[in-house]
Amino acid sequence: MPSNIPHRENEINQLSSIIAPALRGYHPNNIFIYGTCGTGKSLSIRFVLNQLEDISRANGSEVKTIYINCKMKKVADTEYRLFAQLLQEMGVHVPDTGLPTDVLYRNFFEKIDEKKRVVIIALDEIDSLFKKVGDEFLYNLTRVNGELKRAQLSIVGITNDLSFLNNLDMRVKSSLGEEEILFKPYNAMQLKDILQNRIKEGFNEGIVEEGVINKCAALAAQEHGDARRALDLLRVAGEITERLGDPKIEEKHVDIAEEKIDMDRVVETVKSQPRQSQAVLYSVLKLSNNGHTRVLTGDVFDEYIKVCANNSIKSLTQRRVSDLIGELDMLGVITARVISKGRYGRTRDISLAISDSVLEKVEGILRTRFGD
DNA sequence: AGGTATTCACATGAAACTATTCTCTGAGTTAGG
DNA sequence: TAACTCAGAGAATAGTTTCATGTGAATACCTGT
Repeated sequence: MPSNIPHRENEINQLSSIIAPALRGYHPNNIFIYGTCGTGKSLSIRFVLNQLEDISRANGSEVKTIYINCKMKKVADTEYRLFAQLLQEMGVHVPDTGLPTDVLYRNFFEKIDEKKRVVIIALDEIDSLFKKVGDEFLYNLTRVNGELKRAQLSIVGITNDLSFLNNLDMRVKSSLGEEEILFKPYNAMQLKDILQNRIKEGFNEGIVEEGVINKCAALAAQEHGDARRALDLLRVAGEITERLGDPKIEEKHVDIAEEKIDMDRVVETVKSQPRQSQAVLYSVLKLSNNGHTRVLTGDVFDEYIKVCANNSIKSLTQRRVSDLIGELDMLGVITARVISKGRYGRTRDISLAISDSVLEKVEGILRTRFGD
C-alpha cells in the first residue's frame, strides 16, 4: 500500500466527508463505489477507513471498520462465509460449516449491538457475491439499522460492474445507493505519474529509463487505464532485468514482461483447473491442432469422451462440458462465441485464445497428463 | 419472388442429487470418588 | 457424578446429473403472381 495516492484526492475527500460523521457517533450514509478495475477504488476506501480508525483511536470514539473482499475464495464468496468473516473481524470465531446461516446472522447482530458504536463495513467486489447468491444478504444488511438498538451500521459497496446497481432490488438499491462515487479510469499521463511515484520508492535512481515508464503507461492505458497492470508490468520488467543481470530497465524488458505476465496467468489457471476441465481444454487443443477450422461444442464433447476413455476418467454429461467450455472462456484460455448455423443448429464456435509460445507450454502440461 | 414455418444442435435454467466436511445433541460408557 | 465417546441429525459447499425450456437463422414449404 503506497503512502500517497496520486490523482484520487477528489474521491478521497468525498469519501472522507461522507464517512466523517462516524467520528461524532452519527450514522454515515451508505456508499456505493464503482469504477473499472485498477482505478484505485479499493486502495482509496482502505486508506480512508484506516485513517478513520486512527483518528477514532486518538479521540476515543467508538468506530469499527471492516474491509472484506467478497471475491476471495474460501473467505467471503458465499453468504455464510461473508457473515463468518464479519464475525471473525469482530473477534468471534465461527466454524466453517455445521451451523445454520441464520444463526450466524443473529450472532452478528448481537455482537455489533453489544455496545454503542459505529460500524462501517466495506464489501469489495460485491457484484461477484451478488451473482452467486442474489441480493438477500444485501437486503438483510441494509435493513439492520432499524433493528439495532445501540450501534449504527454503514455499508460501503464496491464494484467494477457499472450496471450492478440496476440489477438490485429497489429497496436495496435506494438504501445502498444513498451516496455514489464513480472512479474514472486513469489516463496515460496520470499512469505515468503513478509509476514515477512508485519508482521513487521502489527503485534506485536512474535504473528505469524514461521510455519504460511511457511504455508501461501506454500499455495500461489501452486496458482501460488499469493502474495495477501498469505497476505489474514495471515490477515484472524489473525482476526480469535483475535476473538477466542488466544494469538498466529498458523497453525490451517491458516487452518480455508483458509476454511473461500473460504466460504465467494462463499456465497458472490451466494448472489449477480440475482434471475434467483440463480434459476439455485438451480436447479443444487437439481438435484445433488437427486443423479443424471451426471447433464446435459437439466436436469437443466427442473428443472429450475419447480422452476420458483413454485415461479411464469418468466422463461428464454434455450439459456439464458445455458449462466447462463457458468457464474456460471466462478464464480467457479459449474464446467461445455462441453462433447459430441456422438449419444446422446453435452452438459455440470455439478457438484458442492464447499465443503460440504459451500454447506450447500448455500443451506440454496437458500432454503429460493425458498422453495421446 | 416473397413470406412463413420448421428444425437443428446445442444454449441456458432450475432443481435435485452426491459426497465431504463439520457442528450439535443426547444416549450410553467409563473412571474416580 | 462428571467426563468422555460415539452415532445420528442437520448444515454448508462444490460439483454434477436430470429434466425442461429457449433460441437464431438456414432451409423447407407454401403462396400468389
